[in-house]
Amino acid sequence: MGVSERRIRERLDTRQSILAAARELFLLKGFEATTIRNIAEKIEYSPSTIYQHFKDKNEIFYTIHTDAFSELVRYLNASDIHKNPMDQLIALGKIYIQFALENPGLYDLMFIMEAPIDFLDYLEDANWTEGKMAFDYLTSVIANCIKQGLIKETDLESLSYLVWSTVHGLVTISIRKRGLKIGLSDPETIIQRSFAIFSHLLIKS
Amino acid sequence: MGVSERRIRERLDTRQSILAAARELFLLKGFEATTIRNIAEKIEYSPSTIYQHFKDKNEIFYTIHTDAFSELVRYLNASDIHKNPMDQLIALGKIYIQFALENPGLYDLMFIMEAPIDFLDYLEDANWTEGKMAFDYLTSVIANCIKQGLIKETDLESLSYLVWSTVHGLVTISIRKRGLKIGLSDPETIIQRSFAIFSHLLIKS
DNA sequence: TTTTTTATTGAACAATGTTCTAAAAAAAAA
DNA sequence: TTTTTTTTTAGAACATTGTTCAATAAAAAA
Repeated sequence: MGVSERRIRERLDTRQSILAAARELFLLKGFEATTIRNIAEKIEYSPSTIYQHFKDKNEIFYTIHTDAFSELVRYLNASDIHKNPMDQLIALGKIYIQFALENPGLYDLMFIMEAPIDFLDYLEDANWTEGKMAFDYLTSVIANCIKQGLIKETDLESLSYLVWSTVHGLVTISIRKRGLKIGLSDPETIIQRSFAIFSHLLIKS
Repeated sequence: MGVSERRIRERLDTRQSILAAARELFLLKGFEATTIRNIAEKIEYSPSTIYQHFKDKNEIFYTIHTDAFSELVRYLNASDIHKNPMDQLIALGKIYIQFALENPGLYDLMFIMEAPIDFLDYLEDANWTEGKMAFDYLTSVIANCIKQGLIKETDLESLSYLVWSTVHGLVTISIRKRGLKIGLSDPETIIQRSFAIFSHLLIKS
């Protein structure tokens, strides 16, 4: 009797549809502005049903948060094609920026959004391995650059953190619209231009 | 008859006490988590009174936002003591980081927080000169560095944006607690260590 | 003192996240 | 097939939110 199997499958489908709807709304209107009733309406269920699948609104956030990191890691893996670690590092930065600009809502949710109160518990509990994996990957590529003498720097950890912070800062200002009114000559390309300068600084170091 | 003068003064006092209370609560609990009723209770007035001084909750946000930029500019001016523009640039970065870490709630509100819907209108209307002034100041210091041959870079605007993005990225990851679970050896000093590396990259360029 | 203006409030509104109880549907047992 | 049990779903209800508005209190002007 595949009855219970089917029921489990159906339950999972509902769960997935909740996540899909929530995600679409979060990215469209933001976390706070999205209501449980919005999500419920979108999946054609009552609000109460959502609480059968998720403890509260935060748990929906956490789930999407974790999934998003899997996607980022998938993006970053595309840098594998480069043999030269310096090329790979620069590709990594470009991909990271691309991901953020193509998925501003998702990036926001992953790195910028004010995390719910029990966010730290979630980081503790849930294996925040995806985030750590991404950072460790970056670190290993930079380590290769140093090993091959392409970058002269001893403090590997600080340099990795600097690289991450820099690309993060570049995309964050844009996503949160803080760089609009400072009179840039070409706001569309400022991120790429700045990242190019950063790359040159690294290469020449 | 100084009657109307006194009344104006009293009105301004109330307004200021609203701002002070709102600010304290915003920095303590965040914008969303702070309620109008919270603010009202703190100043011992009814919620309705607040609407006599501010159109809505967003307008309180805008006012504090503008004031905060004045404070940042005050902080940054302390870099004046350096004659060498490179020293001044590095001081500028350190002061910026210091401001952000000493006033994380304020920095959040200024640069990270999800801005209310009509934020762009506000940037348009309100002279967001403070933000632009700060950026222009940074740009002028970097221009001096280039002029004196301390930095070899032609694209001034992109470099300025890069410098801003970098320090912004450094403090943002910390403030939004996204760098906690990546296994850093010393999270307390990572910002300073990374900024030191960035400084060296600039100096050697 | 009376009138007019200003300041302040309390009640009310719709919308929010969430809970709880009852109903409906489905599955299992008889 | 009928009855019982379990699961799924919904609807009403709660406290809390930002905000409005008519009524009241206070102050100033006449």
